[in-house]
Amino acid sequence: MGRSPCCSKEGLNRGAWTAQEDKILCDYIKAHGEGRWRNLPKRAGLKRCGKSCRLRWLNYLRPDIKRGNISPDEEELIIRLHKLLGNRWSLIAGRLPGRTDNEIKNYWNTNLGKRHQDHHASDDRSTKLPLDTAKKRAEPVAVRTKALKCSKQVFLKVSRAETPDRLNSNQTSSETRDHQTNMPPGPNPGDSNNGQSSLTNSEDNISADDSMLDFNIGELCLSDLLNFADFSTSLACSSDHQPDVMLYEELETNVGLNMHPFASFLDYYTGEDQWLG
DNA sequence: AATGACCACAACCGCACTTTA
DNA sequence: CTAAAGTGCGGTTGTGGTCAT
Repeated sequence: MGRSPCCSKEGLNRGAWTAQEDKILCDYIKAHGEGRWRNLPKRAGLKRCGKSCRLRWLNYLRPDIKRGNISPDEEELIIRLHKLLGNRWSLIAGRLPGRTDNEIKNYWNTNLGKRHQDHHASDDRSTKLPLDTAKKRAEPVAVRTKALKCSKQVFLKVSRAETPDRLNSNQTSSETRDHQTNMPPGPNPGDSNNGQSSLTNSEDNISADDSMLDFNIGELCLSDLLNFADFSTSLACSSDHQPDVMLYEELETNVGLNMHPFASFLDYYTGEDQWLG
């Protein structure tokens, strides 16, 4: 079956965009908004692939794009986030207002990545590690080949010892449900009552590992994360970044979290005072 | 001045995931 | 439920600028 290409490449312009093309694209998006990229070129009168239009807009023409050099603060945050997230550029970019994933990726590849490799190489030389070991160490542990996306779904995690009572009451393990209506009565973010959480539900007397976990990814309680994975310990060890990664791995593995619902954690992790822009 | 190496970054490409009909 | 369309992501390539020789 396969899928049709995003556009027929015949008769389309490629390469650098001209000022006129930029203007046409900007005018069209101002008038009609973003989206429908495939049809956009035809409607706007551009001889470009829809993908190309999207990329041009997102990485260059958007009014909120921040131009100019990456500041030291931004650089530090990029390094920190890269340690935690690996090559998930869009997520990293999401923490740097006005910066695009492409820009950060390029910056990393041309500056930071090289610098870090050198740094690790020198570290490893000093400890006389074999070259292949040194290479492995230089690679971020948390890298995933593709960013996991998370729609507004509930994560159901049922361990090998499923809890039939709870499962049978409403649904099977493979079902999803409206998390808004099934949110356990856990604390709200910022709620001082952090003792009870959906992750360590003492009321049901079941461990996090054996419980069915459902929570609103948009309203994920930091307290739950803190309770679940000894967050304070991790922070205490922050001079060595390995615990950061381990914490993430633990959350992802045991809680079923991936990076989008992890935003709250990142907010906390990067610190409000480090927000830029 | 010519040219080759290197660098920065815009743009492209293929794939995966989500949404829609 | 499924196929196709739409979209987003990360890796890679192409190209123009700069610098050293």
